[in-house]
Amino acid sequence: MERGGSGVPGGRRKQRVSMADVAKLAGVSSQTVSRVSNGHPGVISSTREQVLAAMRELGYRPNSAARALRYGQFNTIGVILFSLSSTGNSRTVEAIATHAAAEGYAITLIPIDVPTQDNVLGAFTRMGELAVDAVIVIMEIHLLDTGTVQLPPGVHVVVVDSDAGDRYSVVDTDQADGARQAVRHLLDLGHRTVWHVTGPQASFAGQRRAHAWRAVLREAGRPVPPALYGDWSAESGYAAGLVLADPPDCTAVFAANDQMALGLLRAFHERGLSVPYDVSVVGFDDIPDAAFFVPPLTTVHQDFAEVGHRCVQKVLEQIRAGGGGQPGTDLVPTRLVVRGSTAAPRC
Amino acid sequence: MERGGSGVPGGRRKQRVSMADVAKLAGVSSQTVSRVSNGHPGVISSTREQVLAAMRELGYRPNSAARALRYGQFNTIGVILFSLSSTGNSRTVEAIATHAAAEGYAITLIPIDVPTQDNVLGAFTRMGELAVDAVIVIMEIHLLDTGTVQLPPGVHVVVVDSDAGDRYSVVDTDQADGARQAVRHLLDLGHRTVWHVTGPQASFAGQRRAHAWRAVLREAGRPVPPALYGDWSAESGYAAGLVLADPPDCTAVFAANDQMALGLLRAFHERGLSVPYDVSVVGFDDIPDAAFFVPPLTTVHQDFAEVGHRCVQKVLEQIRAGGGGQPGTDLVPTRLVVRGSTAAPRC
DNA sequence: TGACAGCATGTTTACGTAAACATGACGGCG
DNA sequence: CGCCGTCATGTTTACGTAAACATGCTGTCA
Repeated sequence: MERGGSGVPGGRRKQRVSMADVAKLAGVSSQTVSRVSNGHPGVISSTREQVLAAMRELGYRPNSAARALRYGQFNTIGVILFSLSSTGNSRTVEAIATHAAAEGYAITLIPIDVPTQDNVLGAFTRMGELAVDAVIVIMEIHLLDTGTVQLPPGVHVVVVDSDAGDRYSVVDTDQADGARQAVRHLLDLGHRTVWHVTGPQASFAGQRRAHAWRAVLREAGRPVPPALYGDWSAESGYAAGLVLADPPDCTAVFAANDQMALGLLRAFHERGLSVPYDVSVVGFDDIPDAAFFVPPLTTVHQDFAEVGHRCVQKVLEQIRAGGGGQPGTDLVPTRLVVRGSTAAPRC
Repeated sequence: MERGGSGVPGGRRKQRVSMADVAKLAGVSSQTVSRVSNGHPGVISSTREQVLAAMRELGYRPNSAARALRYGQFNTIGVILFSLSSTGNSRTVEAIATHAAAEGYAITLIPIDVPTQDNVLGAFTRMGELAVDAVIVIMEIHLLDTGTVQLPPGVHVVVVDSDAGDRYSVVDTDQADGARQAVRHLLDLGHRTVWHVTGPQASFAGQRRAHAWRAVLREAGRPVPPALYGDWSAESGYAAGLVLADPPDCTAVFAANDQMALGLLRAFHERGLSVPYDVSVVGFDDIPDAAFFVPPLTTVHQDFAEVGHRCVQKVLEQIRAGGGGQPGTDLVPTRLVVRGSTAAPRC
C-alpha cells in the first residue's frame, strides 16, 4: 500500500515489466507471452491462464514504444491548433478525440501559442519528431504557404478552416452557405440591407462568411455597407455595436460569431435600441449559450462534432490507404436557427 | 510532385528514412548521424555539414518510437478528461498543452464520453498501454474509487477537481474561497440571504462551492434557502431562474458558474425582474463573455491558465524525481470581479 | 508401422536509436 | 624519439516486441 509500485527494495528506477519477465515467471517463452497479449490463437488454455496470471501478478503493460517501433506506426493522430479557447475549436477537438479513440487512436495536441511563422515552423518540426501517423491542422493554412514551411513528408494531413483544398484534404463547415442563410433571412424579413461584423482577417472562416455576406447583398441588388472588423471576441462585437448604434440607420446586423453578437446585443441595449424591434441580430456558431442571450439569438448552427468526425474518417482513410489522400474539400452543412433576435424592421 | 514521397517507384510501403540511410549517403557511421542529430559535441564541422546535407536530402526525421524505446520515456503527458466543452476544461487543457510544449512534452488526450465505470476503466487501461510518462486527470476522482479501477502503477498522476489530496497530487482552483467571496459580497451589499444554483452533484468543484455558500450563510447567522440544482448549463440556470422569480422574495443569487448565471439573467428579464435592482446575481468562472452579459456579470475569476501551469509543474517534478509525488492539494486563488449584476437590495 | 499433417511452443531476427566501449590518428612533451 | 593523451569516428550492444522460421510432440491413415 505504501510501496511505490516497484517491488525492488530501494529500487532507484522503476524498471518496467517486460514480456521477458512475465515469460520467466510463467515458465514460457516471451513469444508465447506475446501471443497471449495479442490474443493470437494457438495457445492452449492452460498455458494462456498461466501467462495471464503472471501478467496480473507483475502488473505487465505492453511497451507501446517497442510496439510502435515494431509495427512502424503509433496509432496516434496529431492535432495542430492555434487556440482551444474558441468554442468551435474545442468542440471540434473533442469530437476528433472521441472518434479517434473509438478507432483505437490517441490524440496528441500541438498548440501554437502565437501564430508567427517561426512558431508554426517549430510546431511542424516538432510534429515531424513526434509519434504521430497523421496530422489534423485546425488553422489557417496560408500561414504555411510561404514555401519555407513544409509539412513533414510521409505524414497524412487533413486541414480545417482553409481554402487549401487544392493541395490538402480539407474538412470544414459550409461557411458560405451558413452566411448566405443568415443574410437572406434578414433580407426576407424586409430589411433593406445588412451590416456585418467580421472575424479576424487572418481567419479563412471569417473571410468566407464576409464574402458570402457581400455576395448575397450584391445579388439582391442591395447596398453593401462597410464591414466592421472584429476578432471573434464579445468585446470587439461591443465596440462594433457602439459604432452601429450611433447613426441609427442600421436595422440588421450579421455577426460572424455568437460572441460578437453578444457584444452587439449589449451595445444596443446600452444605447437604448431594442433587439429585435429596432435592430435584428444574427450570429454564427450556435453556442449553447446563444439560446439564453437576451433576447435569444438567431444564429447559424455549426455541427462541430460532424467536422471532427469527418476529419478522423479522412485521416484514417489516408493512413489505411497508405497514400496521401486526394485533395478536396468536404463541407459540413449548416442550418439557421431562428430565435428572438430577428424581426421585421419597424415599417 | 505526384510521388507519394517514396522515391521507390511503385513502392508499396513508404519506408521511412533511418539513421542508417543517412549514414550511408553521408559516408559515415550511424552513430555519427546520431551525434549530429542530438547536437552532441565531438563531430568535426565538415563531417557535421555532410551529415546535415544528407539528412536534408533524404528528409530524415528521427523515429520517436525507437527513441522512446531507447530512453524509456515518451516525453508525453496524458490528459484524461470528461469533456472539453466546458470553458474551464478547455482553458486548462490549453494551458497544460502550452506549458508542456515549452518543456518539450507533448499532450495526449484521452476523452471519456460517458463517465460510466466501464468507460473510465477502459480509459485507464488504454492509458496503461499508451505512450505516456504521466497522467493528469481532470475529473471527479471518486469515480475511480470503487477499488476495481487502478491507475497503472509507475505512472505519475496529478488530479484536478478533486478531494483526493490524501492520495494524489491535486491542483485546483480555490473553489471554497471563491464561493465565500461571492456570498460575502452579496451579504455585504445588504442582502438578507443568498440563494444558490449548484453545479452537478457529481462535480467536486460544484460541491465545494455549495458547501462554502452554506458555511458563509451559517457563520453569518442567515437563513439557508434550499439549493437549486443545476448542471452547469445555461438552460438549467434558466429553469432555476423561473423558480426563483415566482415568489419574488429572492434578492440575491449565487450561481455556481457563469453559464447558469446567464440563464438566471434571462429568466429574470423574462419575468420582468431587473438585475441588479430587483435581484443581484453572481457567477463563477469569469468567462470572457461574462463582461458582456446584460447586465455585465459580477463573478469569481478563476485562473485556469495557472491551474494548467501548476499541473504541468507538478507532473514534471514527479517525472524528474522518479518517485510518486507526495499527495497534497495545491490551491490557485480566485478573485471576485464586481460588475453590474450586483447591487444593494431595494431597501 | 512409418510417414506426415497439425499444432503448441521455442528461437532467431529486425525494427531505429544511442550509450558504452573500441580504434586509430595526430600532436605535444619528457 | 617514443609514449600517451586527446579527439573524431566506428563497432557492439540493448531497449521490448512480434513476425518468420524452427522444433518436437501427438495422432492418424495408408
